[in-house]
Amino acid sequence: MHRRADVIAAALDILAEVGLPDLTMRRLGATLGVQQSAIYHHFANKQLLLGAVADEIVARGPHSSIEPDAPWPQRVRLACTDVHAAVLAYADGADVVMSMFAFGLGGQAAYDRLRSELRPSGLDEAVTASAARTLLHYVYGHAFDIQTRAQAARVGAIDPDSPEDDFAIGLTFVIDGIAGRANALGPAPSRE
Amino acid sequence: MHRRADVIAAALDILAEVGLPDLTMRRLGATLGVQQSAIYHHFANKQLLLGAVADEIVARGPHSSIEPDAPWPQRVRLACTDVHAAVLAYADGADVVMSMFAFGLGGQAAYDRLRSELRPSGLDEAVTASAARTLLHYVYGHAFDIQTRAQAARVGAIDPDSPEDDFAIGLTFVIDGIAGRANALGPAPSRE
DNA sequence: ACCTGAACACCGTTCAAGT
DNA sequence: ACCTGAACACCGTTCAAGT
Repeated sequence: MHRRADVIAAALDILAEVGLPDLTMRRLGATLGVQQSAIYHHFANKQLLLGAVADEIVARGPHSSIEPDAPWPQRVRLACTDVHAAVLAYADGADVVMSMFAFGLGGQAAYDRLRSELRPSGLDEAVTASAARTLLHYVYGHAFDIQTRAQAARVGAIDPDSPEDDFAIGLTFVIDGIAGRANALGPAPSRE
Repeated sequence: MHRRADVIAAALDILAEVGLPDLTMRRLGATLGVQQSAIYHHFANKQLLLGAVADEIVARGPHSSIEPDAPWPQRVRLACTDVHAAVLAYADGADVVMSMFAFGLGGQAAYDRLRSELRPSGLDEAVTASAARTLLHYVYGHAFDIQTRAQAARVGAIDPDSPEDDFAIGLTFVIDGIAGRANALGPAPSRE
């Protein structure tokens, strides 16, 4: 009857409508029309299910394309805004993707794309990996902040208060810092 | 008998010994020698307790001093390594502090210190605030990653794999990006 | 292979009642 | 002011048993 993909889709529906605290095995079973225990036939535990959900959130997000000869900082920026938009599309999406990535259970696609886009920078592989993780930490951290603040505002604990271009400003800081180091050791015009 | 500070201290003990999932009201009550329900006389709910715990984690962390005439990027870097060390000192410290900061319930001290250290950059207030948040997102995101990976490694789900100087590399990217923008509009020698 | 039904060992929170 | 004792409405997970 049901396949793994059905369970993941139902989980995303719940996430979109309510949020992570309401994504319970009981509610998931009710959405699928089965007992809660039936889900354990498809996923050994909830954590592994959330890992698959994290992958799907990133996969369903935008994958903007750009001229192949565009400078790499511009391509990196596009990759970051894509991931940012992807996790913002579902309530607590940043929480799920960030946690699962750190646990090694999902969100690997975003990390791989960033490393790939950073390759033309000329930075060695170890520094490139650090740069990709720095970008991810910022993107996830910013999205988590937005989503948590929205939830806090809904409970009336806080005023949202975050400016419109906040994400873009911070992203420019990080990318400029990476580009600055890349320019310091080779030719790769990115600004000016 | 017990005061608010006793409850917070007991919560930090539990965090240091085990971790956030074991920081239950029942265990907290047992540590304090009271019923779980007694804690609700000091904190209206668990979330407000965690907010106070987050403040205490930051307060107990290092507060490194430096020559007052040191360049501001150096002072900002020190503030970041202080906060990083503070949250790493307790299991799931990054998770608690990050969540409570986003919810507006704690960790305000770190944000205020960063904004203060960034003032000499000459950036206007809105950009300075964005810069401070960018740094916090990176610091918390990185620490969260480390602590979650450590937990995953304990369960045997992943290899730790993160290089030693990873935090320093990413921090340089972010600070250089901020300094680059500051230098573009006024005199403030930070590098070279 | 896929699911049911019932249980187990937990949670956070509430509340009358005590001192 | 501070705490007890007991309950309420939940959790994730397991497991024998069905088809």
